[in-house]
Amino acid sequence: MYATVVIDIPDLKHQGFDYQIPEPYRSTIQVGSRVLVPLTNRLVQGYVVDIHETTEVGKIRPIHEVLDIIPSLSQEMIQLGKWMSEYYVSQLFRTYQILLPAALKTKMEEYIIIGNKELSDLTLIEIEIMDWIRPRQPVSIKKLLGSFPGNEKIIKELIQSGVLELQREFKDKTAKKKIPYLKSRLTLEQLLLEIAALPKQAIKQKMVLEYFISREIDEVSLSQLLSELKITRSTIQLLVKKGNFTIIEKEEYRDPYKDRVFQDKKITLTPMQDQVLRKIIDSMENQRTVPFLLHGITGSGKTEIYLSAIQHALEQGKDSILLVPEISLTPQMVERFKGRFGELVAVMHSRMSQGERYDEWRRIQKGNAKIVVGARSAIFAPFRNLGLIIIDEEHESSYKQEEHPKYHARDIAIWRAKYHHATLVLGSATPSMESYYQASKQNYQLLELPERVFGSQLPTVHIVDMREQLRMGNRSMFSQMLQEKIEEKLEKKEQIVLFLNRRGYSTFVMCRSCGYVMKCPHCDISLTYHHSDRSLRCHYCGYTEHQPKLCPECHSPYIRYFGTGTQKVEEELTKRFPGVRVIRMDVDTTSKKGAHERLLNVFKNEQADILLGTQMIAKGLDFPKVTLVGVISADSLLRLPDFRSAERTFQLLTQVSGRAGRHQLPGDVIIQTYDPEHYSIEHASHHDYNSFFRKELEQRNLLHYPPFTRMILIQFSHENLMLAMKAIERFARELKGMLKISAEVLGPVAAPIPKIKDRYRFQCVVKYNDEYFIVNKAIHRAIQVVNESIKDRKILIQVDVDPYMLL
DNA sequence: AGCACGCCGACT
DNA sequence: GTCGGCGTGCTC
Repeated sequence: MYATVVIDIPDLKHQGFDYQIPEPYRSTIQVGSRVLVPLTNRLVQGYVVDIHETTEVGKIRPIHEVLDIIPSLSQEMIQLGKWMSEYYVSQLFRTYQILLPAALKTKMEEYIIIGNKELSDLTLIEIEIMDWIRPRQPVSIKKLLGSFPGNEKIIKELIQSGVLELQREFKDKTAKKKIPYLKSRLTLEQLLLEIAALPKQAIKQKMVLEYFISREIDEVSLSQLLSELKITRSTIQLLVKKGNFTIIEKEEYRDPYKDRVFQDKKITLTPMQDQVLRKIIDSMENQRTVPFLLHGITGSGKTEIYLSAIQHALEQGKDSILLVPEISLTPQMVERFKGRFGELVAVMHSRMSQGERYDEWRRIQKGNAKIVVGARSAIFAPFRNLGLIIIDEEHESSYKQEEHPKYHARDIAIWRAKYHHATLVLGSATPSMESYYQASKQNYQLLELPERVFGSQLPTVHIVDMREQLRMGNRSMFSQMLQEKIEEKLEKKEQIVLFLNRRGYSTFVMCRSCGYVMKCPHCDISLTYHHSDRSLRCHYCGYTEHQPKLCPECHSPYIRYFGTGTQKVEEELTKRFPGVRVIRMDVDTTSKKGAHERLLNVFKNEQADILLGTQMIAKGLDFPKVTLVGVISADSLLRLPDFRSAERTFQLLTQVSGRAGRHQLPGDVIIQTYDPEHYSIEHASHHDYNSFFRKELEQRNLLHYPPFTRMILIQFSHENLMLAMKAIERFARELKGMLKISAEVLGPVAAPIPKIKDRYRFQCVVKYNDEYFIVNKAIHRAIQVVNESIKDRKILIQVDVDPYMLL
């Protein structure tokens, strides 16, 4: 018997190697099992994708170990991985890895022990190394090298000669948390008899037996028993000694929401919500697979519909996935679902530990959880009987993975929904152009919720023309109106949210004498000034240098800071409104674990007046006291050289506006811009999605952009500029030759940021109308040609199907 | 990726 | 003459 095993070989075409299955493993191994297999002189992890009786491979080696009793990858996941790897042009192994929780990646640990060979003529340094190791062995190779820097070669030789021995071990990170339980072997009647037989003074033992009887249980966690009955282990020891009880180890799932109390609020749907729900339920019952696009304005009560639809799936005995953007996966959000469905809900997001995520994954795999609420990767939840997939805020960019394989959760959802005949619901207040276009072509069924549930008014949106402000002599970042409104709200003790999508202090730093702009030495991008530590930082690679006193070019002391970032706004606010309490939220203030929630809580408890932040504050926040939302500069979004910038501006402005006046208090929204007539700002101010959609669709059609034309972005990078150029030129030539009629190949050109982290970047864009598989095949082929003709392993090729941005 | 094999320069 | 540089190719 032989198994085809997919392993980590940096070859796009690698589909697995054949290994012989040793006798003892033949009954346990299955397609989807993780295995350890030999590869030249080491062991590597792999995934079994096929099992067969014969093989054509001459040199067959045996599988070293089967790591799973239950295969990690289901038949569905094996197929999904294959499809993804081809579709997204990514290594098969990497694709399988992202389908599984990170804890299942076995990591090889290497350590050193003293070997069984002895040499008499050791050099001084060798003796020193041996003496260092002897009391510490086994010692990790990293630690050893760290203690003897520069002696890599000597250590390698000692290993080669056998004086030292290199040991390798695979460490699973799946260590399950075990807790002791006391288990009874007796029936209820036997327990009663046992009580009668106990000597009078055995009060504690009697209590334990009664505990089992009164609860009609046969096992209980030891710690619970000890604390509830106020007894000690000695009582337990006596019971165990008599043979009727045993201590067993039981797996405990780490429940991150263990100590929270959740409320189950009764849901009554409005007639409109109910109508939408009926359609979804009807589709579920008839296993129809046309996806729904649920277009519901903010506050229209989409979540209630999700809850009810999931309830229905549950009643049908089916599993559900609810995807939400990472950022809106807040405790309040989780609470609602936990409150409604309790233990049946598994939660998955990036702030959980590897162990926690693995536990949730296993609860799903074992069928103990029927619902998953999670961010992007939760789309891979190992359900076997999916009935419903919901993607909330489907337009969000966070559903696109930016590392290989660069998948979109929406694509995966469509694939899985087809596989399971499950119903797919895409929900949004501002649907993506792609999805709304699909709905307009009847490929998706459109459902609409045009009204707010509580009938609360949408806020009044004021557009402020900043050019006019400038003409009036106002050169500050706050327009007169914004300033007045802030004062007004501060006086009324209401709260304010200010939005700016630039962190740092100023966006670029220039010498006024010679015009030199401070740039990152590793990336072709200007550095941002951070006032807190007076540093210049690169937002792409993290490079940091101290604020220069003199221009590095001409040594002039006249250095100016241009542009506005969140730090500068914060400074201005405290200057202009003395005593104001400002919370700044951006990558710089929320990088620490829990900081995000902590800051929001401060604002929620009204210990601050103004919440100032970047994108991250735009979503899902709901504070009743917020009555003013200000967008400092809508232009910074609009001016990005990207085909989606208008769409993103509209979505963001709509979303930000939704933050104001969600409850009784009426809300104001102020949008500051130098381009007040722009259609995305205009339509957002009137909460008019349909007009925006029509206008933007026209533009996209005109310029041959999605959703009419589909695109693929291919980037090559290399530390050597000439080599990178040569490679992509070869690639483009090959591709153009193959795709003369079915697609248009643009470029190659330097990438919008031509150098990141010391690598030169070039790109091609392929535009086509349909028949992706032809384009896909051509790309695979062209990459192969480049790899065969230019043999340089450091060429990095990245393929992005349906890129979110062209940057 | 990791590793071996193998063909060229600079050293004991 | 050998040691070791890293270019090339393979791993079931």
